[in-house]
Amino acid sequence: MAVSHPPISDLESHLGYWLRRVSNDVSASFARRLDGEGVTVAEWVVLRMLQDVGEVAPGRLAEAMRMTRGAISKLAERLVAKGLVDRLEDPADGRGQILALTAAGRAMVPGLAALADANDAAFFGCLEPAERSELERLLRKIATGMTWTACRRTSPVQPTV
Amino acid sequence: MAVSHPPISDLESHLGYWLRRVSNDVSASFARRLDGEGVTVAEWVVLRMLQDVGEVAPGRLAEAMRMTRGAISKLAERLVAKGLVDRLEDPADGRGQILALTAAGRAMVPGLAALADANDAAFFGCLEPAERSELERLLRKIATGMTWTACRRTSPVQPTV
DNA sequence: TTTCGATAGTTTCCTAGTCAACGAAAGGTA
DNA sequence: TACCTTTCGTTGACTAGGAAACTATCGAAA
Repeated sequence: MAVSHPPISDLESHLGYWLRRVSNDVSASFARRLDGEGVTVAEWVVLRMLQDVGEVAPGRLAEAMRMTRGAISKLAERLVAKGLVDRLEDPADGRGQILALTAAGRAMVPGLAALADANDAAFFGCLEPAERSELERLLRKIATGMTWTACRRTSPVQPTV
Repeated sequence: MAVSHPPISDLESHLGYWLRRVSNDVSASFARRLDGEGVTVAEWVVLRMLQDVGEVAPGRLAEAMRMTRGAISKLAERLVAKGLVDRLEDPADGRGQILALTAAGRAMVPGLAALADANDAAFFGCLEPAERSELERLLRKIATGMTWTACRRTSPVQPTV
């Protein structure tokens, strides 16, 4: 051919492809397990985070879950409607709110955590313990790299050259 | 307390949590890069697969991409509307269709692949080459485990006991 | 040859998230 | 004190995918 260009990379040569592929399947399976308890994956994450911290502002939750404030607002509304979360006014800031678990929400967490454990086991049970540790270390390293980069708000994520 | 139960597993102890966390960020970044070219991540995957195989039936595409036939139908419709994919009748089966790239679609693939390369580099550049290989090996192993399990259509994915 | 179950793709409704605009409250500056 | 920018959360429009029902076609069996 008259014009040459670098070979087009394979779909399967992209780590992003494999990550999405595996994550989608793991999450879809987890979503099906949770569906039986009437919560979504994102709702589970909120419940579990609230179990740890007691109460949180929606804005902080949005940061922690890397979602928009609009999404968190709707998510919180659904959890309130399900009676799993309480929405309180922030006494220190009239604009703000405080989210906390209800007794019903708190009671659900152990069972949902067991579903997460089982789902993890179903997908990662094919890995040796050392492989699991290594996968977690690599994912944390990537996540940390993203967090660190994101901390430098003055510049967007850029390709390493 | 009067009633004891096993400790509730940490959110961060679940590999599924880390996978979703990292995958969402990688995909969201990739989606933003692709947005400049007017295609979504899923559309890119279709274009790239068609580059390899030439033509494919929507049903096969649904299997390969682990999406429903309804989603593929809409996805194909969008790509046809964008002039990137042609939809032909299957001469061997009146029900079926054949999807193939248009010249415009084929021309876009190298540039989109370069965006995928750059996105991968941005997120996985913090990994040593050996770590990248290991991550890919682990993800493929998990994906293969899922594929194998999925092949046994007679039984759903179950937790390993 | 006819009938019926299976297959292929479409379409409608629903869900969940993003985006952007909005209103209310807070804080800093003139 | 007043004004303006920033912050907090909400809401409507939109997107993309899943679920389920639908239509058209195919193939096997009676």
